[in-house]
Amino acid sequence: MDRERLIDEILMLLPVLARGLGRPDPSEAGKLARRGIPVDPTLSPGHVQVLIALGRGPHSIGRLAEAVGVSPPAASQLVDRLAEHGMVERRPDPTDRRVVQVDYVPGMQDIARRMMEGRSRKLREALGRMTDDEARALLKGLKLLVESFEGAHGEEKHGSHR
Amino acid sequence: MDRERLIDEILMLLPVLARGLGRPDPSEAGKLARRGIPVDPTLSPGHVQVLIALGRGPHSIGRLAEAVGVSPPAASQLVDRLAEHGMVERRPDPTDRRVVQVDYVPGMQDIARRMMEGRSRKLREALGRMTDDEARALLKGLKLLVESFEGAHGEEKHGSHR
DNA sequence: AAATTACATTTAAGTAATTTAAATAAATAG
DNA sequence: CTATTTATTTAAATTACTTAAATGTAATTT
Repeated sequence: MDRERLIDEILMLLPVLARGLGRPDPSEAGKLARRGIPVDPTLSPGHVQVLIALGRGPHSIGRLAEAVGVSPPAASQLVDRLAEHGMVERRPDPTDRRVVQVDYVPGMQDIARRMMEGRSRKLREALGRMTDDEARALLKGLKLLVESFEGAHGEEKHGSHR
Repeated sequence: MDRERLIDEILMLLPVLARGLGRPDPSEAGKLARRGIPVDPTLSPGHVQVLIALGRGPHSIGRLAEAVGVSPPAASQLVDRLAEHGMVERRPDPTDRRVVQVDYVPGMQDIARRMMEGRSRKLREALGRMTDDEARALLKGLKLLVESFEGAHGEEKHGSHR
């Protein structure tokens, strides 16, 4: 298949995927509801990212913002919501009192993991239809894509045309 | 690398990518401005998708909504904006007067293509660092992902979606 | 040690995208 | 001809995100 054709297809596919990921499905909320956690407000992709990031240990708001790819205020708001629902908590950093460390509420790590099980399952399912090489190539491609599209946004100046 | 690890990484990566795609860069607007088309409002990923979709021929609002992955009202609004800017136009369907066909304004196809050149360039750049096999695997993976995540959304309550 | 500067987080305000529900108009079925 | 279904649009409301300004703490300078 022609490279240009590939580019066209991917260009069309990416936003579709982006939208699909943007809508957490009800089954995720259901998992929480069964544990008495109110879930009226929906769970945005940002919230999901925070939960994933915390799987690698506690994060400060700043590091969380960086990991998620949003501004610090946005990260703070994401944590607000998750905290309201009793999923994460803020803890003061003993070494620097400006800093707030965010972590799962004790016992929540497991629940958070399960809550994302729906997403993981879909992904696992998709990967199940690919060979190891293809799966690796997918990850590589996604990383390159992120790199290309992220790095290019602040840069606009060189022609100084506009 | 472990599959589970891959899943985690991709789960974290996808929303980052989604955000990156969400912000059209200013150079695209510049291309239009030079042709006297006012571009004060920014061009969202949805608009870009519409322009790409029209590359495959005229679409009704409904088909456009489906292609882009949004509700029909949203598609209608996307077309509103693109039409205001003189890039696309609505045309009555001779065979069914409820239907509106959307197409490029004559001569605009070329410009639309060029306008997305920035995006294509980034993508081409990323693909440039991959082998043919890897690139193909990326497309395959993206398609599978879209399929998994799209099909699964109405599914929670039995059937009866939209 | 006091004052200034830098930093992490939060609060506040505003913008843009997208959804659901209701309205309009045309086609089709009985 | 009337009733129902389908395509699109209008309207209202929700949500996520951004920048700018405020607060409290740390580091640095004098």
